Amino acid sequence: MTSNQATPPARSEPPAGTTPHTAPARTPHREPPRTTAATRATSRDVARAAGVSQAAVSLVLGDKWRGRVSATKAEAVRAAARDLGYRPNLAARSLRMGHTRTALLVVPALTTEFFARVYTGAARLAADHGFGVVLYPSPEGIGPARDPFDSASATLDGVIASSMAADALSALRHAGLPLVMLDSDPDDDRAGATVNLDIADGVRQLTTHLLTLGHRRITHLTAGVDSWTFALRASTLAETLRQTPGTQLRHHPAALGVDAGLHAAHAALTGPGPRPTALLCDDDIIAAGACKAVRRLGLRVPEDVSVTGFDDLALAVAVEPELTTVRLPAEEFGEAGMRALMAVLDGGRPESPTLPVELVTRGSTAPPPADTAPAS
Amino acid sequence: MTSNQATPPARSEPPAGTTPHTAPARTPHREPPRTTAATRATSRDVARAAGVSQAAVSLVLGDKWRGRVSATKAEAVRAAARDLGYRPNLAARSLRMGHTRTALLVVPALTTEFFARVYTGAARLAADHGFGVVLYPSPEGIGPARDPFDSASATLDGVIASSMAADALSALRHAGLPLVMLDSDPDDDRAGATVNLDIADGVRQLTTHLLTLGHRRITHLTAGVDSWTFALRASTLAETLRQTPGTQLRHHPAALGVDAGLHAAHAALTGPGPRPTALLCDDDIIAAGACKAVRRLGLRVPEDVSVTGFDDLALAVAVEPELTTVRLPAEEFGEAGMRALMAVLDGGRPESPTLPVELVTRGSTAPPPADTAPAS
DNA sequence: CGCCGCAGGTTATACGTATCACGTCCGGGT
DNA sequence: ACCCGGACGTGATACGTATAACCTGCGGCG
Repeated sequence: MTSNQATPPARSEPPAGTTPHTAPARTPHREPPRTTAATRATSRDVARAAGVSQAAVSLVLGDKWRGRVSATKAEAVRAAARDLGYRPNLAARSLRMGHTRTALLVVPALTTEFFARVYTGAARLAADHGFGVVLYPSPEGIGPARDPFDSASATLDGVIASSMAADALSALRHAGLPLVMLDSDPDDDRAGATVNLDIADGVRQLTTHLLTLGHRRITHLTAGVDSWTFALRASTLAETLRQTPGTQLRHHPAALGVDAGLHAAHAALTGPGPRPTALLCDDDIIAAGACKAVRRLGLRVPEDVSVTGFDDLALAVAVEPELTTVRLPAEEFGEAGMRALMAVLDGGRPESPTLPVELVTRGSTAPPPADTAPAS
Repeated sequence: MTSNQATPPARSEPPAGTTPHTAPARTPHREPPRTTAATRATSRDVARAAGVSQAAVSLVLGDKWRGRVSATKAEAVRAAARDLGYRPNLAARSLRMGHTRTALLVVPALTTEFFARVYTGAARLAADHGFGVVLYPSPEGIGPARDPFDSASATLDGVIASSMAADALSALRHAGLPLVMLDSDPDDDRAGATVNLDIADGVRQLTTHLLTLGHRRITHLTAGVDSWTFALRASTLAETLRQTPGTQLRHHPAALGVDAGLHAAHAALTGPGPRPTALLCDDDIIAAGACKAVRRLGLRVPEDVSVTGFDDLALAVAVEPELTTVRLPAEEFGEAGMRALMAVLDGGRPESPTLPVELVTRGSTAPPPADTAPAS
C-alpha cells in the first residue's frame, strides 16, 4: 500500500436503523473507473516495482528461475507481485502458449442431477491440476443447435463428451480436438479414450436380485433416448433373462421425467396379458413416476409390484418407499473423464477404465405376490 | 497392448522419392506448418486465400466493412473463411479487446437442481448475445477454498454471484469486477445490480394458504444456511403470523437434504407442547424428508400434518403426496442476472428487478385434523 | 594467456487479432 | 485548375506473456 489514491474513507455507512427515508441515490452520471483496480497490474508493472526485467518476472513466477535469477531478486519479484495483486492475463498466456488448460464438457442437460455431479467431479480434479472446465449443455438444454465453440468463450484444449449428447458430436469431430467419450461404445474410434460405467454389471445385479426374489414377469421402462448406454441396458437385460427359463420380458418406451414414467407404467400395468410383477426403470425419475402409477391403480409398492431405478439420485431416498437402484459413481465418472483427457493432452497413453457400479437394495423391491401364477 | 510406437504408416513422406539426399531429415531450423489440420487457420491464412490483407479479413468478419471493403472482396473473404474452417482465436481477440465476453456464475453447489436451472437460464441468454458463462461452484462443491480466478481459465468480464456463496465474495470484491448479486439484500453496496425473487410474497402466499385452511400451529423447518434469502423467509413468516392472533410459530433448524429434513421434522413433531399441524420447509428436499418423518410416526400427510416446500423442483411432483410449494422461476432468475450484468458492462444503468413467484397448491396441504384443539 | 562454462541477467520476438493511421484513386463542387 | 471527401485498401502497431537468443563478468583450467 503506497499511494495510488488508496484508503477509501469509511464508505459513509449508515450504522443502523434510520433507513434514509428519501434515499435519493442520485449520481446517475457514470462512475469512471476511479476506484483502484481500474487496470490490472501486468508483469511489466511487477518488473518495474521489483527493479528487474519483465522476463525475470515471468521466469520467477513460472518457477523456472533455477540458475537464472538470484534468490534475492526472486523474492523481490514475488513480494512485488503480491503487493500489486498481480494476476497473469490468461488470454495473453493462452495466446503465447498455444493452449488454454480448459476442457469442454458436453452433456445432454444440466438439470439432471447426474450430469451436475459428473461436472462437479471433473471440475474438482481439473482444478487440482490447474485446469478449468466449461460446459456445453446440448441443444435441448440451451436452445437451438449452436456451435459449441461459440458457447465456450475460451478456446479449448480438449473435449469430454457424453454419448447422450450425440447431436453435438459432429461439430466436435470436425474441430479435431482431443476427445474423451463418456459411456460410449469402446469401439468408437472417434475418441482418444473412452470412460465407461459398468452398466452391464449393474443390470445383471439388478436382474439377479429380482430373479432371486422370485419375479418372472419383468417390464423394462426405457428412457426412449437413443444412446449407447441405454441400448446396453436393454440388451443386457434381455440376455440375462434369456438364461433363466420361464421369464417374460417386455419393453415399454417412456421418456425422461416423472410424468413419462407414470404414463408408461400405467400402460404397462393395464396392458393385455398377465400383469408384470416388476418394473425395471431406466432411471430413478422414471421409477418415481412408476411408483405413482402403481398406487393410482390401487396397488402397492413393493407388495404388489416391485420397482427399480437407476443412478441413485437424491430422489431415490426422497420417495417412499425408497428405491432399490443401481448407484452410478457420477463424480468419479467425471474425474475419470478429466484424468483421461489430461493423459491424452500430455501425450501419454490414456487409460480407458470401466468404473464399477453398485446395487443398492431398498424398499421398492420385494417378492412378488404369492397368488401370482408363474408365467407360462 | 504391445507397442504403442507402431502404426504410423506413411505418416507424411511424399513417396515421390528422389528427395535430394543432400537434405537429410535434419533441418532442425524451423518446422514449417506442414500438416494442415495440425494448426488451425488464422485470419492471415484467410487473407492469403482471399487475396486481401489480414486487416480486411478482420474488417469483413467483424462486420465493420461498411465503406472500407468492396462487396466483391467481402464475399471472397467470407468464402475463404468458410473453406478453411476459420475460427478466430478467442485468446488473441480477448487480449486485443481487453474483454472476454465471459461471465462467472458463483453458486453454492451445482448438484442442487435450482442452481443448475439458474445456470441454464443465464447461459441461454448469454449465448444469444455472444457471451459465455463459466461456473464457480463454491468450496463445498469443489474442494477447499480456491481462488475463483484460478478456477476460471478465461479471464472474466463480470461476475454473477448468489448470496448463498458468501464465502467466495471477499475474493470477488477484491478483484473489482462488475458484480451482480442474486437474491441479496438490496442495500448491499457491493453489487452493481441486484436481482431478487419475491421470496417475501411467496412466504405470504404460503402462510395465507395455511391460515385459510385453518392451521394455527406452524413450525418452520429452516435450511440452516446463513444467507439473506433464508433469513427473509423466517422474518416474513414471523411477521405475517404476528398479524393473525392465536397462532403459534416455531423454528426448527434443519439443513439441506432429505435426511436433515427427516430428523428435524421428527424432532418438531415429537417435541414438547402441542404438535404443529403444518410444517413449512425452506425447500422441497427438506419437505420430502419431513413427509417421511410424518409417516414414520404413524401420521398421514396431509390429513394429520400439512407439509409445504419451496422452489418447485422436479422432486415436488415425484413424491406422494405432491408438494404444495412456491414455484421459483429459476431459469428467469439466471436470465435476469445475466441481463443485468450485460447492462452494467454496456455502461448503462442496470435494472434490479424482483421476479414474481407463484404458489402451487398440491396434495400435501389440507385443513388440520378436526380434533385439534386451537392453540392457546 | 586464452577461453570455456556458468550464474545472472536483459533484449527481442512471436502468438493472432482489431484498429489506427496512412495511402491511392476518383468524381464533383467552386 | 484545385482541393475535398468518400470509397477501397494496406501496413504498422499493441495487447501481455513466455522463451529463445544474447550479453557480461568471473573463476578455473589447460
